[in-house]
Amino acid sequence: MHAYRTHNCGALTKENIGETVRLSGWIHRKRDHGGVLFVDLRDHYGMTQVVAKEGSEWLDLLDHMPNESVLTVTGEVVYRGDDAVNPKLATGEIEVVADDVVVQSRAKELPLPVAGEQEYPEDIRLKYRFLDLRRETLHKNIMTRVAVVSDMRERMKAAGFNEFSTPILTASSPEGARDFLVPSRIHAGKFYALPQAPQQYKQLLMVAGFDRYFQIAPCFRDEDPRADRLPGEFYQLDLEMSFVTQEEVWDTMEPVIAGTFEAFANGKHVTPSGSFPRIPYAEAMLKYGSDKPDLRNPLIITDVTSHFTTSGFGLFEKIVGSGGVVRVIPAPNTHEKSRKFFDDMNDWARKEGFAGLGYVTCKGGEFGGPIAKNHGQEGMEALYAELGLGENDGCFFAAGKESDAAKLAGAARIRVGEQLDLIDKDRFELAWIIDFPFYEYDEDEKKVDFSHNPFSMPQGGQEALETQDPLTINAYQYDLVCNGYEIASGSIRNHKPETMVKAFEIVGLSKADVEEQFGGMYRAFQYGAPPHGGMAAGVDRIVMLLCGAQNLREITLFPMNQKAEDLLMGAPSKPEPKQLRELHLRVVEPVKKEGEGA
RNA sequence: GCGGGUGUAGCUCAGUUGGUUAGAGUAUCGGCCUGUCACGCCGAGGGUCGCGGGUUCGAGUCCCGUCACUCGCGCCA
Repeated sequence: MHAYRTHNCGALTKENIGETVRLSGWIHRKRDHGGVLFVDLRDHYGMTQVVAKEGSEWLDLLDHMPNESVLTVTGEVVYRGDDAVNPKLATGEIEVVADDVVVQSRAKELPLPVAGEQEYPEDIRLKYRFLDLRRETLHKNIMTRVAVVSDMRERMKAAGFNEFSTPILTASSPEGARDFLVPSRIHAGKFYALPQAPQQYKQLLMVAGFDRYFQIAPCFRDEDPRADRLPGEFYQLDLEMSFVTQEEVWDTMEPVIAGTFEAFANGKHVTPSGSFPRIPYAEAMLKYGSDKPDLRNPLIITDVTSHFTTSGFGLFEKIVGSGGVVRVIPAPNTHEKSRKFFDDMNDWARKEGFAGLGYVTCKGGEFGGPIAKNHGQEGMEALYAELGLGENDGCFFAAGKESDAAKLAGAARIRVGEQLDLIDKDRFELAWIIDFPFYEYDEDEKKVDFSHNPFSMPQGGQEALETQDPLTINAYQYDLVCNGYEIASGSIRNHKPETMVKAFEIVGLSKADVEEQFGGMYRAFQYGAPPHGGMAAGVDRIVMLLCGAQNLREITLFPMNQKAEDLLMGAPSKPEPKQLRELHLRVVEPVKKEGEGA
């Protein structure tokens, strides 16, 4: 007989009755009835009830063995009896009578119970991640993640993509996020950087003629986290294709993404491949106030600026007069809502740092609230007619500078949708957001800058760069969104060196700068570069959506906390002086704030 | 860097207007219990109320500071 097990803890059924088997696993829970003791023995595959009866030499040992201790149990499989069957358990018809027990590993008192689905403090969960990972939901989420990654890989291979690995130690890139740096021992004062994404490598693979690349790629960015953004490192389904238009990238990836979603959606609706809406960025910002709209939310924002060029409501008239805009977020069927509902929305907007959120109530066709009063009955009727609002629909107003108003309207759209419970949780609504602007005006630096990706191809190419107002140029740049999350981003790349130089010139960088900062790629483009493009999908976010988790830590094996610390391994840690010497480094502690220390 | 929330037993939480000895569940330990599956019953141990300062006759409760965890803003091509 095998030293540890003949079956796993989820395997035994009525078929095995009468067999002598050996199981190994953790003590999930025990139930002591004096003369009879039940032990739920758990492993990765399931749970089996072990029983020790009166007179058993193992009864006392098992009774005093702490939960989560690891045992090997040998004994006969018996039927539980008609009254004792547990239909909730796959092995619920049988149990194993303990004939021999070996304690492989005794557990101390647990800082974090494994059985049960209670919530526990984040720091304890992270410090004892190995225990947390034994718990049912997290264990299951991780296995879903494994299956999703495997599924994506199969679909990509089937679509003709080849999987490549690219370097982890690379060069710092001046664009984008803050890099993680790795000091060089051999080159004093020089550093490698961990890749923020394999962007340049995958483009070089296209130049090298490999045609279709993909990778489940680790990416490293030293930025502050969010619930949907892990600190430090995360994974992308990264891909690149040669000789393609952006439509071909979309057409290629829709079946992959929709296919993976459908495979793990548990019957929830998924936008079918071939019918992902393609929404221009400008339209998304107007209608949804966001470049990652949640299309489960039925509310649509409308611009009503023209209604307020002359209005009894002085504040909006003034905002419109000085070049601002007014946007409306409908609040359908709110005639029964109290004044508090509307006032609370305004308070919320102020708390979020906006000037305020106006509102109009409407009950049986009768308008209420200060805006309606001042704007006048006729004006309100015209407004409602244009918006198609009914006699019991209220609405909210976001007014101000266009970018601020759009942002507020977008946030308010989400909040109104939540408050009125308009969002269908059982859907995955996928859409492409396309035609992102190539440049944007940087208010802080007072200059034009790249708005997204400097490697993407401006629509209109070299000619647009030479003749158009830079702020009106769009890029062949697109995102994929799902339920309010950006789950992928990509573009057709700029493979023409002279266009690259021109594009960088507009943000104030010279040809020499381009050669210095993107030397490898710039050189590559001199020797025959295929037109190419691709995208990268956030594996973590997709898994989070598919698991119904609110937080990336719920789908990640060993995440760091919000301060980018690994509480289990103790990273980051102080190096030994010898290590620093070898790396030619000296630590300069930050200056302490006033009033601290001696 | 900034703003919000939370912090009371190993863990999950309650704790009234500031008022006597800070409670419950669970876990741990001891006892009882022959069919449970979140078993049940009896008992015991377990507290720097995150930390520091202040107000007060008196602080878990009020005020200031600080730390930890977290959510958001900035940031994230």
